[in-house]
Amino acid sequence: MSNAIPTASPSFLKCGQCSLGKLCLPVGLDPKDMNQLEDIVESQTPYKDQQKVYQASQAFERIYAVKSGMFKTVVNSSNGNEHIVGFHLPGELFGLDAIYPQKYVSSAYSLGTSSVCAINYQDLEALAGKLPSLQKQLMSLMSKEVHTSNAQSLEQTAEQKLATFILTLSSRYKQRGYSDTRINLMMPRRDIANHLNMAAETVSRLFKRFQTSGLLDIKRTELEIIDMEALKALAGCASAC
Amino acid sequence: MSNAIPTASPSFLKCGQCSLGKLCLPVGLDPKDMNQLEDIVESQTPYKDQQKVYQASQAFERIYAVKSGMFKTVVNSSNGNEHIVGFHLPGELFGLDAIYPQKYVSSAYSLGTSSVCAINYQDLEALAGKLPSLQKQLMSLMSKEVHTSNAQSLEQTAEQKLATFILTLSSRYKQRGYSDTRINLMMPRRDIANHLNMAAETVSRLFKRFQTSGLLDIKRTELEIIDMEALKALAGCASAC
DNA sequence: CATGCAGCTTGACTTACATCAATGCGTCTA
DNA sequence: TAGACGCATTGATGTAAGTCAAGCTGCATG
Repeated sequence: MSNAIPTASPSFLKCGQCSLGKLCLPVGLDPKDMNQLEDIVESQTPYKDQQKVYQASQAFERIYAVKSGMFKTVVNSSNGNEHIVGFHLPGELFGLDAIYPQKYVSSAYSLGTSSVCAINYQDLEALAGKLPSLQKQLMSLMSKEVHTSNAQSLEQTAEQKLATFILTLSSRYKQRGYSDTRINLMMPRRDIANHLNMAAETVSRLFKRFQTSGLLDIKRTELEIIDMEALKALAGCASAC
Repeated sequence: MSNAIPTASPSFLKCGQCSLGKLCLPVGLDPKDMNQLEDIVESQTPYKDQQKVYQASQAFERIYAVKSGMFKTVVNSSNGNEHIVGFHLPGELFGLDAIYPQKYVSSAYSLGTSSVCAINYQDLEALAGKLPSLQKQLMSLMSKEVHTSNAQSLEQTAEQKLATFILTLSSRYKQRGYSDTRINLMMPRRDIANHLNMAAETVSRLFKRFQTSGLLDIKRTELEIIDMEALKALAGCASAC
């Protein structure tokens, strides 16, 4: 619990006051331009656990920035099963993959009680045209997204994939000012397994093995990394070297 | 050979004249603004087979648009082996994942004799700030990239992955005005296998199986799709339904 | 407090695919 | 036109991880 991402935060804080400003869209934005961004950002009431933000195939209108908690985006693959494309932490954007097709290609759900800022994309595009640093940051975040997605398709054993997943979460938490060793996973084993393309049983067995070899300590969704270096070695340092 | 992507094309054609304009950056661009884009696009002499365009870790300067032939982008994973992130066809951009880190994260190589347009990213960013439709198209292409990358991480059998790969190529060729049934793969089995995270032997066995069951006909890199519908069914329609 | 239920763990068994190894085929060079 | 080299094919074998099935744990609900 010590490191739990706050599940409710000062909800209607403006960008200029938001502590996520240094990770989110406002990066590099001149304070005098901040209010223009604030004007198009729509603060919403928090979402309940598993509540849907948007639905695949729905017309694209807004992108979302996580304010607190965590969200997951899920695609329906053709054979009927779902695949979790990503988990999104505070300061991260989601819904960007909808820009090209102009409709959402994934559905987004809250994990626990979580909140977002919603931003009308047309407005954002218009504003980015006026504010070069906003345009720059938007492109930068999109590029990061491409890179993250590409990194996922690397050939790895289940062990490496899980170790990498934990380390990636850890470093993202750290960036956000939370502990990088005590992490609340927020999601069930099934979701981790689904995201990493493995069976939930495999995740369970691997966590056991990691725990037995003294790499970490886990109880339900409460995870503590004990031996970060060993974990990095295991991951092949793919993420956080 | 009938459908070979031209390995050499009118090399120093300007954007306004280039037949790829309807897929590439100029989409939606007002003809009167075209010359501004043309001014920052640098036409280069063609690359020879396997010639390097840029190298991972090199400082990011330019993004590239394929003019003719094909390019592959390759990342060096931590354990020393390489992974082919993507193959790029005419009208597609590559190097976009370098925007965020400001250095190339992959290396790019030509497959066969191929050519590109190089575009200084700073100039492009500046121009996009002035031309809303260019900005829009740039974001759109980035979004498409995110989506493509995400689609790759779906849980699939080797059979589904290979079928999907062929269908994706087919539909991309079709978009470009080439046959969608007669395709020159350009790359060896090893590269296909690497890209799809499987052994080259598996690719070989699968091609054999596809051929035996009358789905396609393949001889080295010359591929003909015989039963498109069956192939789509096999792929689970993940790509081109 | 008992009951249920969802999520997690653990074990036994199966399988898809990788790996290893040998052979075949095409193209380039001398 | 012989040799060699790179790439593709084919077969035999091994293994990581999936599937199936049973039991466990702990939170929620009446």
